[in-house]
Amino acid sequence: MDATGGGTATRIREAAIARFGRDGFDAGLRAIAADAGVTAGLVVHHFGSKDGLRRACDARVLRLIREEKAKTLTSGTSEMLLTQLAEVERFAPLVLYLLRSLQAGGELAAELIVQLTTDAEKYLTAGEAAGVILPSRDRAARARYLAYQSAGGMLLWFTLHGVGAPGTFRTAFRQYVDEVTQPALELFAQGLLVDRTMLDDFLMQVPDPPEDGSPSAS
Amino acid sequence: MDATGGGTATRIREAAIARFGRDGFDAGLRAIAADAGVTAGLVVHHFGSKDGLRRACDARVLRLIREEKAKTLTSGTSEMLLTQLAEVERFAPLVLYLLRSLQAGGELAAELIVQLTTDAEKYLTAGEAAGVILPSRDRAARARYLAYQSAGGMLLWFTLHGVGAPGTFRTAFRQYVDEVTQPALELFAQGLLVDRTMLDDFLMQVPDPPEDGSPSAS
DNA sequence: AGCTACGTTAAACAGCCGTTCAACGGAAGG
DNA sequence: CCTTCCGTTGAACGGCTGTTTAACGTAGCT
Repeated sequence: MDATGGGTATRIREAAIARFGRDGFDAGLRAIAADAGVTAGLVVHHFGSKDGLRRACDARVLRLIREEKAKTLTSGTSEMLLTQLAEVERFAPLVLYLLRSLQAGGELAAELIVQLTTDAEKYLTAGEAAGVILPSRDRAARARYLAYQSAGGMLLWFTLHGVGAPGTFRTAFRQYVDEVTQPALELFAQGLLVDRTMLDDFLMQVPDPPEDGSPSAS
Repeated sequence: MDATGGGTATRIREAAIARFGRDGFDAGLRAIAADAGVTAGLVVHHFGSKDGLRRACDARVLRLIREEKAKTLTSGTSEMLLTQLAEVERFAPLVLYLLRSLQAGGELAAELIVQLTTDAEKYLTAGEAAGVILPSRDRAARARYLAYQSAGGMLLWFTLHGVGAPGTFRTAFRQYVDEVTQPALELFAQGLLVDRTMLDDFLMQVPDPPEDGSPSAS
């Protein structure tokens, strides 16, 4: 029932994820139904409404993310990242769906950013403990900043480069990584400014550094 | 003819910019027409089609940007930035329209990113010449990276915080700046990593540094 | 005055949308 | 065998979309 090959409802949901990822959430029910080889009426019969279908897709994608993340955590640590990057096209429909979600906003997008922020904060903590990452005055704010910037930059890049057509994803993703890696590493390794005067000036204006683990914003 | 108070077509265009900014480009012609106090037929009579109206809005917004940018360049340099930030709500409809353009893609969005990238590169060049910014191995790539990250991060933040309702803009913008400034300054001033091993490892794998002024990507 | 041109409206049109309904087919259970 | 249920279909409905068309009024020109 839960296997990949399974029932008609599963096939419809999978087709919806792919179609939503390609065309955005304005895609029609009839197009999705045609992709799944069924009729529009059957879709709403199984999922109640288009919004129900959307929520089912969101739940499915969120579940896949959690499963894949758990799989990554239990298995390798560093080299796994490269192999996962290599088989990124296997996750192309999922990533496209996620990008559309970020583009449209909504609960799944918010949850994704929360997860990205949480993960980033973990990595920052581990990196500081290992002595490879400089500590921040507000680790939570830094994690949130990094999550928004990286996800938003990728979203904007894919939006402007008109991603969506099948088969384009792997090439586009590779190009994006190629364009971004060096400037990002440069910025992370040496910063941008030669001294700290701008930062210190700002810190003089904002006199309260956060002290304990309380979050710095909602 | 070009003044703000002017003709009906101008009023329709202005209403369209505001409505597109609030509701996105899926907003109906009748809603725009009602905002302008006219009928839907008149809109298409003046602009040919909805796409014509959209193009007119794009052109108008682009013209406003160029005018405002020229005004900023000819007048003050640094303190002007703060006063301009203070009266940001005067440009709220324009910025909302721009965010919707970035969200949807298209020519205006691409042009905007090009302008941001070009400006960033100028600032980087000036900063390097003044000795306050560390030079990059690929200044164009760095400028493009910064443009995508900053614009994309802001776009994503506003998308997830459901901006669009009138009057919300100033508060939301202020909150975004407050959240982003410190982590960004920290990152720009000190970077993220304690040493350059990751950067050097990457530079070893990619043996060709760009040499002259030729762009590093299309 | 008559004519023309233009801004403007209201109504109608075709098309797509999500959703509803009645009916059909086949399999399962009594 | 008959019945009951469930997956599935095709057609229909109301509503919204962008666009077209005919008509109306008015201003300006001859």
